[in-house]
Amino acid sequence: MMRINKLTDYGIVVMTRIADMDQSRVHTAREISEDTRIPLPTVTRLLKTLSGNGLLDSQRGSQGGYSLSRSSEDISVADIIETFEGPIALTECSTNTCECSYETKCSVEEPWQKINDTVKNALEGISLNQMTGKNQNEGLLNLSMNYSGGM
Amino acid sequence: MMRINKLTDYGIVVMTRIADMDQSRVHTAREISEDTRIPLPTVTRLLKTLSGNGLLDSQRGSQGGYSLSRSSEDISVADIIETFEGPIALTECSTNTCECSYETKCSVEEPWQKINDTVKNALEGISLNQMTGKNQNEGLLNLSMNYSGGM
DNA sequence: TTAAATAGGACTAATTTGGTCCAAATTGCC
DNA sequence: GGCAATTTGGACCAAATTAGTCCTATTTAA
Repeated sequence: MMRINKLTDYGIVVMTRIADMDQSRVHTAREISEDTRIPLPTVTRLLKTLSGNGLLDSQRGSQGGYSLSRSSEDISVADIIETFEGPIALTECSTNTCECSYETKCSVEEPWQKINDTVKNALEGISLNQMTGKNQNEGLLNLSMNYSGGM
Repeated sequence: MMRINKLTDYGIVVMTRIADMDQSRVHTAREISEDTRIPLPTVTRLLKTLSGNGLLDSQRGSQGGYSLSRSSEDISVADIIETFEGPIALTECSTNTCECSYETKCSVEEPWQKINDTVKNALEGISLNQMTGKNQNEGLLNLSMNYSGGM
């Protein structure tokens, strides 16, 4: 139903959780797993992906763990989604490398680009900080308002 | 990659095609299939779904076929997506019947609602008419502009 | 040296999706 | 009345994707 993947969803949960934690130290996969109740093997994989894509810093070895690579204000929901799902593109036609098999398809390409940009902007506009409890709802309210809905 | 389903994509293509056709008569599944080059069985299924959900009117029997149930200005991309995929909801938490299994998950519920509303508004703002060749790009350009991106 | 971590990747099961097909019901026309 | 052209409804299967687990290697602090 036009969902983001479960793993992406978990990824956002995990990132939000880390953003809510003590920023002065790193956090282990085990700690995050116990905290979120997401099974350890899955959390492990999420963290690896997030760190591999530069959203988390990792420290190996004993006393190692993960921490945000930048301030939670500077990480957007779009960043996390793209980490797990690649570029935000609702249809294949929205990407540059469109090779439509059906002839009428490309007539809708241009509008789709616009639609995608809108969705992407919306997701880029939500920072991780806004997802945390700390900052509940502030600065978020104007989001759906600013979009000038119907035309 | 945060895609809408292929069938939904086809559904939009089919609807766009019908909107581009002669509105004074109905169009058969075969006609639309030949026109879009989407295989007949698939087109058949798409049309059934679209008609079942009230986006198309159908006329059975010989000389029967499908036509738009309302003006192409009054059908949105969101209407079509919801026909195939149900309510627009990027995560389960976005729906009302959220039963999160993981404890921190629901802390992000409120922000997700906002995100979804934004996406939904964007998709509701695009009419079928704007997808057709007739009306290429007019009235669509201001869409991504009006959204006040970063915050 | 050892224990505690992350890194990388392979693997499988479950779920979803795409696509096809068949039988039934409806309707116009000869 | 019967035939042909349609839509309707639902079942079905194959393919693709996703979720989740596990194993082994590497790194690092104590």
